[in-house]
Amino acid sequence: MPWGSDGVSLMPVENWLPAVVRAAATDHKLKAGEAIFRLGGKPAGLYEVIMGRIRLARVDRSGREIVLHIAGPGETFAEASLFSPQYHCDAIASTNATVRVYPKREVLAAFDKNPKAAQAFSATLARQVMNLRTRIEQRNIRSARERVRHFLALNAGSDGRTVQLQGTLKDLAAEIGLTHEALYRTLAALERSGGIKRKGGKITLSKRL
Amino acid sequence: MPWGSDGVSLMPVENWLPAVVRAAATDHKLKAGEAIFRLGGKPAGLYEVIMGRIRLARVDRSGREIVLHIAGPGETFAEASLFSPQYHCDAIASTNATVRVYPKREVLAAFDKNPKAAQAFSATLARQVMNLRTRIEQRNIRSARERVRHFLALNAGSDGRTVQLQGTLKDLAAEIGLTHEALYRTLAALERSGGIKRKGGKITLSKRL
DNA sequence: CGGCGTTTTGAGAGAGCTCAACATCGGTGG
DNA sequence: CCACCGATGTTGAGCTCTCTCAAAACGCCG
Repeated sequence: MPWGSDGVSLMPVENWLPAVVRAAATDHKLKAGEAIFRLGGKPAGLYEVIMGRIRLARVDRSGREIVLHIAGPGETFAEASLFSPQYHCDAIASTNATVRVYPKREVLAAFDKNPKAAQAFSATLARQVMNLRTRIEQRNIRSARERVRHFLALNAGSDGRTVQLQGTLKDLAAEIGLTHEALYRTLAALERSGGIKRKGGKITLSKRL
Repeated sequence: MPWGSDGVSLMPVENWLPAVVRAAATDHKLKAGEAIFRLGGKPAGLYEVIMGRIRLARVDRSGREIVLHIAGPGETFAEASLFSPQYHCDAIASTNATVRVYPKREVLAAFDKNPKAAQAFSATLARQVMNLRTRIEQRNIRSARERVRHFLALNAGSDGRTVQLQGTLKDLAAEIGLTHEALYRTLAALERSGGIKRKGGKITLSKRL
């Protein structure tokens, strides 16, 4: 997931997880379709996606799978399960994947002994909450044009007018919840009307976008 | 958390926030429609809803209000703003309400000195992340019918077949990102086809929903 | 060169939005 | 007690917009 599930930026694990905990981590390779954990299971720790894509899902009463989230490289998941006696959903590899597990006991011990780490973890979660809320805001925008504008405005670089695309347009379409056709058409229309200019993977915004 | 809740019980503030912080709190009474804080304002602290309902929202370009969350009695909000120099959304009383403010400085000081408090706070945030992810996934569903199904499945009570509505249908429509007309029509259609039964603020699901 | 995925454009249909009218309910004041 | 009023709930009709299906040009890599 090129853009990161939080929409804007991910806080790398190295930035806040103490080295002693990172040293206790183990990696696991998974094949597509394989489960990492199941609802009701006993939480093993904090997970980080190294490679591939992991989907978090539940199965409702009628047997239908409800996808809660799809995590990509660099993302952590099962944060909440650190504080829960059971998993609250299934985690399944959507592609061949590698995940890293930071053992629950070490993570919690680090938080107990090291208020700084605990607070950094809180700040990370708080940032996630903010970013997720931003994404919800984006998903409330019906119009493809406005949704793309919203994305571009939020992802403009330091100059506030340039957006460097990180993956394919098709991936971007999935990220912002449009079909790729709708995204292509919208970008083409914006370019025709002079709202943006495209060159390679870079988009430059005009003032009057 | 009237809507979008995963049904997990709330951790009362009294259980994890040190008495010294609670002693520093102040209560504020608000009338329906009154703002507690606005986007861009300087965070005062951590908020707890004592009575009534508080909605966190932003106003988009076209002037439409986008509800990010609705907080009910016992819930805290503005947690993320503890680590931010500005509020990132508006907080507005949906009903006459009372909120309690725990001053930012005291809260952060408590986290530094008391690992248990910091950890409980992390747990609260982790749960929020879960709920927000659930809502984002819901917004990926285009069909009104499927979106309503998703909501009902995730919010069914302990029997798995009954959903107790906590506010007006109009509020629910905003919560799940539909116009109120679309929601009325969808519920009526589901009822006609035998998928659900409605009585007052309660919805009962048939197995084959 | 040949194959595969991305990018692009076209045409049609379906679904939800918008605008509109009306019913219903609860509270308020004469 | 009833008339009024505002907000919620409900249904109708038309329209716009995106999705879907389809086809073709483009770019990359073996």
